Order: sequence, then structure tokens, then C-alpha cells
Amino acid sequence: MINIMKGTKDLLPQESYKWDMIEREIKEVARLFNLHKIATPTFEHTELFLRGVGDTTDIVNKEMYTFEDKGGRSVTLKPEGTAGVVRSYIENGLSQLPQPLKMYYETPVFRYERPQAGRLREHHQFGVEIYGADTPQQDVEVILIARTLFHRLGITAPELHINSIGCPTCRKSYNQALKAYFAAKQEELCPTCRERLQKNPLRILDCKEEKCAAIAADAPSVLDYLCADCAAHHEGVKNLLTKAGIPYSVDDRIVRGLDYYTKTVFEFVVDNIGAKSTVCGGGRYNNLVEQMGGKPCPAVGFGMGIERLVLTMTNVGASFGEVPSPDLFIANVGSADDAFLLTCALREQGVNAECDTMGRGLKAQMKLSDKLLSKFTVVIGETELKEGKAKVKRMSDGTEEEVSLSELANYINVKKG
RNA sequence: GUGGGUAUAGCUCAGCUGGUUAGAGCGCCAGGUUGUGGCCCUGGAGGCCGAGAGUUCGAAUCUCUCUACUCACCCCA
Repeated sequence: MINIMKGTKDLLPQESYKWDMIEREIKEVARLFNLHKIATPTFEHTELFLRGVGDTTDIVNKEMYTFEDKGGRSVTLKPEGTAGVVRSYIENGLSQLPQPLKMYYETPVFRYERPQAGRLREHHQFGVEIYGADTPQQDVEVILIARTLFHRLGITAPELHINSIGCPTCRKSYNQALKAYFAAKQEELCPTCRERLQKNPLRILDCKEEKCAAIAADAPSVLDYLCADCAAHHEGVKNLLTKAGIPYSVDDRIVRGLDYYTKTVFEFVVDNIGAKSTVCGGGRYNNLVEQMGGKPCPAVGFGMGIERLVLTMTNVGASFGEVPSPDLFIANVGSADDAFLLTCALREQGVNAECDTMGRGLKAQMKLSDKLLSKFTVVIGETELKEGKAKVKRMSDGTEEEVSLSELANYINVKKG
């Protein structure tokens, strides 16, 4: 017996309809917001992620699935969705399409880390990428896309936290302020934070160590160091959110773990999953396209974890829609082939029909029909075949109606509701 | 990478202080006469009791080691 790999999960037939439902809603939201699907490969040159995600991030430093292929190339399974899209945008000249270019993706992503509730080594993300627009409107639209999906999925109260981490210009002065602040208390910081102090002091704000968190609580706020442009943008986003009636809170400690963010960053948080509860995270990354070798192009987007979505929906008792079931079950008495052929014929007429293929007796077939949650059941035997009509039973209340076999398809399509 | 927890049937779990052929509920399959589901009853299939070593006349049960899984931290969706 070979077991499943650590941190991976099977999507089982009893559960898959939940994912189908989420995917339907994703497509509907994409339709409402005019998002077009983009799919990039599951693996890319390692270099893409080194440059795209940022080499001070944990994702790149210790969580990538990197290996050498048979041609000696260094390959990495995508640890997030944005880098590949940026690559594709540049490589395929997508800046020639009408801008802003509004895209979404659904993809598996891979990170080598210790699994826990709501965290896997392979998980799936729904993500949105919008290129070309640098307005607060565009930020708010992206936030609205996520929010709309939450609502359609019955997740009514995700908390929206926003922040701005500025652009390289204002980040420079903020980093200096942070370094100065933390350097004074260097002795009290945890070892990792002492490293962060040199490389990326922003990340100290995110540390959960008690001491570091206490020190970080009084650290200077990014918001006080924004340049005029970034400050105006941040105000614009807040005003528009308010006008749109979207509740939010500003949390100046949000520091996303990917280096590419600029200006707006945001998270949708729920408290149902267990330890961590960010179910959607995103923001603006205005320099990424240029940094990856394209012409400068502003961009915003987010990633949303589908497994976490399912967990959250389950925990808040949201509906996943109807469990798929046959509209009509065709049982037989001593005429299994005829029932089978009738089933096939009905399917050709667009009816979701089912029958027994295990040689069960009539009673067992009825039980099966019941367990499959069939809406109707009909029994086919010698008499029915001869007379060309049969009694169709509605399973919910047991009532029967006589229907001619030639009318069966119509009958079911009309009555199934 | 750090710290805790758990490993017995497909699933949820009983098996007390070591004592013959390892249990229940659910699920699965088949029956409860001749052509009708949900309730009920009967039967069946299905377990190297996570692996290895040790203690013992005897280990699912006690000891040690390993492994897997799980939860939390870091980080992230």
C-alpha cells in the first residue's frame, strides 16, 4: 500500500460537487466583472519565482518545490499564481490588448511547509490579476470581486483589513525609521527578527513572538511615512470603499509575505478555520512587471485559497447546492438489458437517467434508487415493454403516474422541477 | 525548522489493571417468497490492532526505537 504524500489531499466523489459549486460561482463572478481566464504552467524556471516572488521571502527561501529535470534545468512548481501571469503578460505582449486587462486563474500551488488545518503542501487558489490601471477604483474593484464571491458562497461576514505599504520611495524612509527604532532594542528581539532587521525590517511587524510583538506595537506606522502620491492613493481607496458601503478596517501591521507589493495591501479574514484565518490576500504590485523585464505597468490582484473557502463554508453552514442525483432511475424485473437500453436512449434525449448494472433484485434496485436520491423511479418488466407504458414513481412522496414510454423523457423534464 | 497529540474494519470509536478464535454503530453486499425505497430484522464480506525490537508461559494492552498522521508556531491562501 502506497499512501498519499504528506500535505496533499484527494478530492473524493462525495465532496467534489462542493468544488463544482464554487467553480460555478467563480465563473459567474468572472462574468459579472468581465474577467477572462488565464492559465499558466504548473512548473516554470526557478529563476522566475526567485525574481518574481522575492528572495527575502520564506516562500522562496524554504518553501519551494525545486528540482532538476532530465535536461538539467532547474524547475519549480509554482508557489503562487502571480509570477507566471506576469511572465505571460510580458511574453505574449498582452499590453497590446485593451487595458486594464482583467484576468482570473484557478491553479494548484505548491509550498513545502508543515501541513496543518487549512494548510496543505498542494492547495488551490482562485486569483485575480488586473493590469494597466493605477487608480483607487481599480483597487476597490478587485476587493469587490473577492467580496462578491464571498457573498455568493454564503460567507457573509469576512472582515476586510487594508493597509498601504507605500512605494519604493516612501518605503526607503520608512525602512530607515524602522531600523532606527528596532536597532535600539535589538537585544530583545528574537534571532529571526535580528536577521530581518538587516534584510527586511518590515517583516518584524509580522512576528508573533511575544517580545517582538510587544516591541512592534510601538513601532512607527507605515502610514506616517507615505509619500504624497501613496498617501493620496490610500485615502482614495478608503473613501471609495466607504462610498461603496464596504466595511473595512485599516491595520497598519499588515505586511504581506511577498516582496512585490506596493501601496494597497488587503486581507479578508474569517475566524472559523482554526489557527490562521486569512482566506484571501492581495494588493497592488506596480513594479513587478517592469522588474520582470516588461515595460512599466501597474497591477493589482489577490489570491484566494479554495480549500479554506470550503472549510469556511462548512463551518458557517453555507450551502453547497444540491447533491448531484439522477432524475430518473430505471429498475427492471427480469429485463436488465431492456432497462439498460432504455436508460441509454433517455440519456440521448438529455435525461439524467440511471439503472442497475450489478444484477440486483427489484427491492435492492429500489434501495439503490433511494440512496442515489433519484427524483423518479420507474419499473420496467414484460408488461411495461409490451404495453409501452409504465408507472413512474415520485420518490419524495411515493405517488405514481402512468406514463407511456415514448413520453418518458418529456415527462421527466417537465416534472423534475 | 520548533513544540504538543494520536495510531484497532471503508468511517466514528469500544477493548479496564496483559489471558483462548478482536468488538459495536454507521457504511457496503445479500436475504426477510412470487414486481417496489425510507423503519425494522437476519446473514455475509472486510482488520499482520501503524512498523520493528524487548519483557513475559502469553502483548492490541507494558517498555524502547522508528514511521505516519494530526494540531499549533514560523509563514502563507
